[in-house]
Amino acid sequence: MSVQERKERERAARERLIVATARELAEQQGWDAVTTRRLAERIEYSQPVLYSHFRGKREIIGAVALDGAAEMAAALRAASSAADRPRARVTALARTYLDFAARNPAVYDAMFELDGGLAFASDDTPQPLKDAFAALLESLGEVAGDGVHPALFTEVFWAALHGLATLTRAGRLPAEDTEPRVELLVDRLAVV
Amino acid sequence: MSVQERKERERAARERLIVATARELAEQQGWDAVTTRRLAERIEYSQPVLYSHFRGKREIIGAVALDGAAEMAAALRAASSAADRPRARVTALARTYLDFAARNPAVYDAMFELDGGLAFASDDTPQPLKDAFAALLESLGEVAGDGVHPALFTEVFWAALHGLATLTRAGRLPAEDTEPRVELLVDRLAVV
DNA sequence: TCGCTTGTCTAGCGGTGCTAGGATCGAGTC
DNA sequence: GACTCGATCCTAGCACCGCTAGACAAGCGA
Repeated sequence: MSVQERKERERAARERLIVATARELAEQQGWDAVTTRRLAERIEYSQPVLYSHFRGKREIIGAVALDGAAEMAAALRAASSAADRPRARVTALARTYLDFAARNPAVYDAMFELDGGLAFASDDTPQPLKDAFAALLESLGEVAGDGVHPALFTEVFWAALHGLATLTRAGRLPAEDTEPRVELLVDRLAVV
Repeated sequence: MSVQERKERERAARERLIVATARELAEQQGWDAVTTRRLAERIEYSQPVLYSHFRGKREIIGAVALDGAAEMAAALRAASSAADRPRARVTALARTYLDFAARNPAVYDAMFELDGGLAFASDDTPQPLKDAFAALLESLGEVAGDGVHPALFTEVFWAALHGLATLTRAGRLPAEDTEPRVELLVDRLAVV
């Protein structure tokens, strides 16, 4: 059985290599540059190998998105646990969110802009995505205010952050005023 | 000179036909279905004709975006001028914005999700885009609150609407709670 | 050592955006 | 009214895309 185990280990390692390489390539040159040919060349295998791991390019994007979601959830939790008062927690959360989006644009796109074939807001939503939303909910729920459902508040706050992140990166909003925008958002939305 | 004028008229008409057809096709089957071949077939010309009007597919998307921006600006102004008090104006504005995005998803994508090669937030931003932002600013500036720059407030409010619009349509947010989300957003952000 | 499964690669399909170069048509001139 | 010539349009094709069928080789168990 040891032979089979070794093969499975190697296969899993190659799958991680594919996802990591796709992410790297996307961050370097954008998702348009992530073609199956280029990706195959970078991992030093032929194209069809990709299809023995993933159903298609969509699934590869989805895998990068899941990686990113786990990372983002960890970053959000780290940021909010470093602050002790609710107001500071929410501000740190917002800054961290926008920072993550700005520093990992391709991953952010995989999560929220591109079609990675993932289910959202439903029962079979993958765990990392649920967990990322949960990380938001933990810090935002406590500042929702009386009579406002924490999940609803989180959705609205999240949408605002998402809007800022995407519009800024696409050049629809000038990048320099990010900080006052965050402060305005926290001041008005959060009940502290 | 009359012959030349007629030709120019016909040329302009064909250009409008291209844009309208691209928009129609995109709304019917999504932007992925808008290929230069299909578009050419629909307007009953060959592919290269498209390239005598536009530099490429990007510019066609950009043209649809400009059309959409003008339409959206008109819709926003109509909605806010129908309400007399600031609070009602902002609510109507927000509902109209989200409604436009939901009813014209392909046009909304052309404006804010896809690359139409347009300049944003700069001096050479096309007039329709500036005007759409101006329409937002007219209603939102008056509820920015003391000491908050109207443009900054408009940007934040707009980003929130954009986030709600895109996340909802992409299935990232359940669609049924749109109305309470809008109310929460207006309640908290607008100073009335 | 042999047969066979498993894994990988080469080659190719139908599609994409875009363009070079030849055919055609019609306006202006004699 | 015939002719020239430039504008206009189309056919054909390029390089690339995601994806897959089928040939081939490597390594396992008997």
